[in-house]
Amino acid sequence: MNKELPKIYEPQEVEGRVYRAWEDNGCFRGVRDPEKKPFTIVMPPPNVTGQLHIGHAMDDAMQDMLIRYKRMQGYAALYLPGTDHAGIATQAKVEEELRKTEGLSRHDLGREKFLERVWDWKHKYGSRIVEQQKKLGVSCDWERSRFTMDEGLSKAVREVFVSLYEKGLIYKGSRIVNWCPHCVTALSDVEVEYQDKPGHLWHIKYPIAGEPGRYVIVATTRPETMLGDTGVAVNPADERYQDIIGKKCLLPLMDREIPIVADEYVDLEFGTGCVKMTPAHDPNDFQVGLRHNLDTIRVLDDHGVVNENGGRYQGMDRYEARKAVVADLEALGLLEKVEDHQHNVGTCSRCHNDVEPLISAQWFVKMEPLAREALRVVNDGEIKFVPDRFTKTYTNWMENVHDWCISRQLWWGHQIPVWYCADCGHMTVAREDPCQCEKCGSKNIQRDPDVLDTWFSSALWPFSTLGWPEDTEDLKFFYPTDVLVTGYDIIFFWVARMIFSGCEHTGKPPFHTVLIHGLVRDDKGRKMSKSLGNGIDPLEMAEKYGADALRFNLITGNAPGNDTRFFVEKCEAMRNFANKIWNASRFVMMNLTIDQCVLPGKLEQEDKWILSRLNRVVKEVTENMDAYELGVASAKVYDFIWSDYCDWYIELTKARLQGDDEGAKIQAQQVLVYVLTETLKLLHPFMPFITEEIWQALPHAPGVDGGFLMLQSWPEYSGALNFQEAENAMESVMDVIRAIRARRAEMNVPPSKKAALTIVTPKAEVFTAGRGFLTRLAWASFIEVRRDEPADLTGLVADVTHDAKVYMPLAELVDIEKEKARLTKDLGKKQGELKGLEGKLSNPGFLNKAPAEVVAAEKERAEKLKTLIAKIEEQLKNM
RNA sequence: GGGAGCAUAGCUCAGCUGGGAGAGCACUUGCCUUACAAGCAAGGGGUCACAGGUUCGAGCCCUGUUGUUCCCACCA
Repeated sequence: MNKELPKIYEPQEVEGRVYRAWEDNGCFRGVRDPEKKPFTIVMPPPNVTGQLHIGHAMDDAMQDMLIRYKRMQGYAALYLPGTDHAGIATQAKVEEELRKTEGLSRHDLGREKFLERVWDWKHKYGSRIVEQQKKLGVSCDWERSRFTMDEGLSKAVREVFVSLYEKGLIYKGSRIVNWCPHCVTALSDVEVEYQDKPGHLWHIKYPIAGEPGRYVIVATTRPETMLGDTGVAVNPADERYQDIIGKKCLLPLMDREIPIVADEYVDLEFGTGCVKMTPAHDPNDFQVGLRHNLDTIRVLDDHGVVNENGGRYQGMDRYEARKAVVADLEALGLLEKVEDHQHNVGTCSRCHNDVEPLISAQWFVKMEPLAREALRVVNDGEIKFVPDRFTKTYTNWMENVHDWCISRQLWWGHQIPVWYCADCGHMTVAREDPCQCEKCGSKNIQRDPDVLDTWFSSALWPFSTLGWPEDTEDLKFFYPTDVLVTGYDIIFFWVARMIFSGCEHTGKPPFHTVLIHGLVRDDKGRKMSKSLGNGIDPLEMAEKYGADALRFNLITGNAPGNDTRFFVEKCEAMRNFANKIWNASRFVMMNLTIDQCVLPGKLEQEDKWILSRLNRVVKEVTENMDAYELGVASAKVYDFIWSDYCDWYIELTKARLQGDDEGAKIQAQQVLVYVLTETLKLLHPFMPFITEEIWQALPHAPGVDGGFLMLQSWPEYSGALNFQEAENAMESVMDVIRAIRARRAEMNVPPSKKAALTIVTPKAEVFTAGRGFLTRLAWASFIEVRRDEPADLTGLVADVTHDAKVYMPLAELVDIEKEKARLTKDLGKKQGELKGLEGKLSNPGFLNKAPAEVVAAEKERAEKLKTLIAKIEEQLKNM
C-alpha cells in the first residue's frame, strides 16, 4: 500500500476527476429495479438562463444529501434535474440584449423571429447552470433532464389546460387583474409584492348635482383614477348621508354626472365616509359596481398611460396625470385637504414598479374545487411539511385562495391552446392544433396570442418529467415522488400548485414530504441582491475551499426552515475539516500493511471504545437523517471524526503501530481502516468528493472490489458492537490523561519534560492496561499503578479524577497558592453540584415520580461526586 | 387587521419527544509531540430576553410582557 498522498487536500485536483468517474460509470442513473423501493426527488428547475446562486447551492446540496443517503440505503434512487423556461425573466433578458446590441424591440422582430432568438439564447446558456450544478457534486440523472418547454412537457401542459377547461375549471373572464405597466402583462396574486410606502390622502369635493354649493368629500390615494369614476358610495347606515343616497354628483374635471349609491362595503369610520368608485381600476370598486350597475370606464392603457377616456389628460402617464389632476382640482378650489398617508402598494415582483389594477379579459383557473383536495391531503397527513409550522402557512393560503390568473401577455412560454372563430365567435380549445372552428367549420380562426404563467408548467413538474400524460414505466415506478426540497419563499408559487395539480391529474399527492429551508443571507443578515452587490458566488467558494466544504458549510449549524448567514470563515473551517480527514486518512495509509478491510477477531479496550462510539453515531446519524435534520446529522459526524477518531483513537493506536508486536500492529490497522471506512460512508452524503477519493485508496471489505463509495451500503447499528464496559474503562483512563495535561499546562511543563506517575485507583487493571496511553499522551516516564496510597508524598503533586488519584513529582513547579485557589474553586463547584443533587434525592416527589433509571443515574452521580469531593478535601488538607 | 419565527458565550448559531448548558469563529497560555500549524494541548467566557404558571424537575411546556424579523390581508 503505502500510497503517498499530498500533505494538504487539494479539492481542485480531485473533484472534477471523481465526478467524471461517477458519471462515466452511470452511478447517477435512476434504475427501475423491481427488487428495490423507489426514492425520488425532482429538482426544483432553475431558470434556464440563470446562474447558480448560493440559494440553489443550498437547495441542491440538501437534495443531494438525501438522495445519496437513500441510494446507499438500497433504494432505487432517482434525482431528476431540469430547467424552467421562466417566461417573464427570460423574455426580459433577451429583450434587453436585443435592445442593447441591435437597438430593436421584440415587436420589431415579430413573434416568430423573436422566439427564435429566445431559443438561441436557451441553447447557448441552458447548459451553463447544469455545468455549475455538477461542480457541487449533485448526483442527478442527467440523462433524464427535462425542460419545461420540451415536447413531452408541452404535451402535459396542453393536456392539463384542455382537461381543466373541459371540467369547467379553466375559464376566460373580464375581471380586475394585477397589471404591470412595465412588463405589460397581467400577473397572478402571488406575483404582487406589497410594500408600505408613504403617500397622500387627497380629499376632493364632488359637487352634488342640482344643489349648488353642496359637496360630498371623497378621499383617495390615487386621484388620477377619478377620471374613471362612475359613482360615489356611502354606507347605508350612515346618518350623515341619508338624504343624498340616490342623488347624483358632478364628477369634476370630467363633467359627468355619477350616482351616489349606498353599500355596506364603505367604512363609516374611515375618511369622510364617502368613497369614489372606479370599477375599472380597483377590485373593491369593481365589486360595488357590479352590485349597483355602475359603468366601468378604463382610463389607463396597458402601459399605464391615460387613454382616450381621460379627456384632456390623455397621453400622460399615471404619475404625470396624478400631478395634473391634483393641480387642476386645486385651481378649481375642489381640493379640500391633503394628508400624509402610509399605504400598502402592490408592486411587480419582477420589476418592482407599482402594479395597476385594471379590468382585462384573462384566463383563470377556478381554485375552490382544486383547493379542497389540496387541503385534504395535507390535513390528513398524506403530505407533511418539515418543519411543521409551514403547514399552517400553506393551509391559511389555500383556504383563502382566489382564482389563478394564468394568461400572460408575453411571447415566451406555452401559448394558450385556444382558437377564436372570426365568423361565429366560438372558442375552440384543443389538444391538437385545429385547422377550423369546431363549431361552424370556418377556417378563419386565430389563436389566442397569450402564453401561460410559467408556474402553470412548473406545477406539473413532478409527473410531467416522468412522462405523464403517457402511462410510462418511469411514472409507474418513480411516481409519486418522495421529498420536495425548497425555500419557504415559493410555497405559494410552486408547492401549493404542484399539490393540487398532482392530486387533480394523477389522483395522487406528488410527494409525501416537503422539506422547507430558509434563505442564505450575507454575513450581516441582509438578503443577497445585485443592487447591494453582496452576493456570494457558490462556484468561487467551491473553487477556493472545495465543493465539500461549501456543502458542509451550507447545512451545518442551522435548523430546517431558518434563514442562515453565509460566513466565508465558516467555509474555511469546513475546508480545515476536510483537510483533517485527509490527514487522518494519510496517517492510516502510511501505516498500512493489510489489503482487506475486516475487523480483527481480538479487540483491545480502545478498539471496543471507538467501535462502540461509532456504533452509536451510526444510529444517531441515521435517525437524524430520517428526520431530515441534516444539520444535526452532519455535526455529529464532524464531532466523531475530529474528537473521537482523530484526537483520541488515532493517538491511542500509535503505541501498537509503532511497537514491535506484528499481530498488534495488524489488529490496530484493521480497526483503523474499518472505522475510517464506516465513517466515510456516514460523511459521504455531505462531502461526496473527498470521501470517495479516500475510499478509493483504502483496502475494502472482502467481496467489495473496485466500485464506488457512493454505491456502498449505509452503515447499520449493531448490538454486537456495543461495548459499554470498554467505553467506561477508556473514559477512566482518558480522565486521568486530561487531568495530567491540565496540571502540566498550568505549570507550563513542556512535553519534553517527562514525569513518573503514581496512580492510586481501585480499578488497577484498567490503568495497568492503559499504561501505554499514559506514557504517550500524558508524557509519563514511568507509571506505577497501586491500590493504596504511597507512603512518601514528598515532592509529589496530586490531582484527582472520579476513578483515580494521580501523583506527579513536579512539586517544585507548583505555585502552592495558585493550586490551592484552583482546588478551592473546584471544590466549591463540586459541592454546589452535590448539594443540588442531594436536595433532589431527598425529595420524595422526585424519588416517586421520576423514572427509575433517572433516579439511579442521579444516585450514581452523587456517589461519584462524594468520593471526588473527599479526595479534593484531603488534597487541600495536605497542602 | 390576521398568522408565524426569533431572543442561549464577544460574534454567528445548534440544542430532536422536559432529567448534568454546546459548536464554529474570536480570545488567553504553552507546544513545529514525524497524519495534519488549515495543527496539538490546556483555559477564560452564559441569571438560556423579562414576569408569572405547570412539574419532583423548565433553555425546552402554558400565559403574559418587551424587543426584533418575516408572511398574509381589497379599507378608499
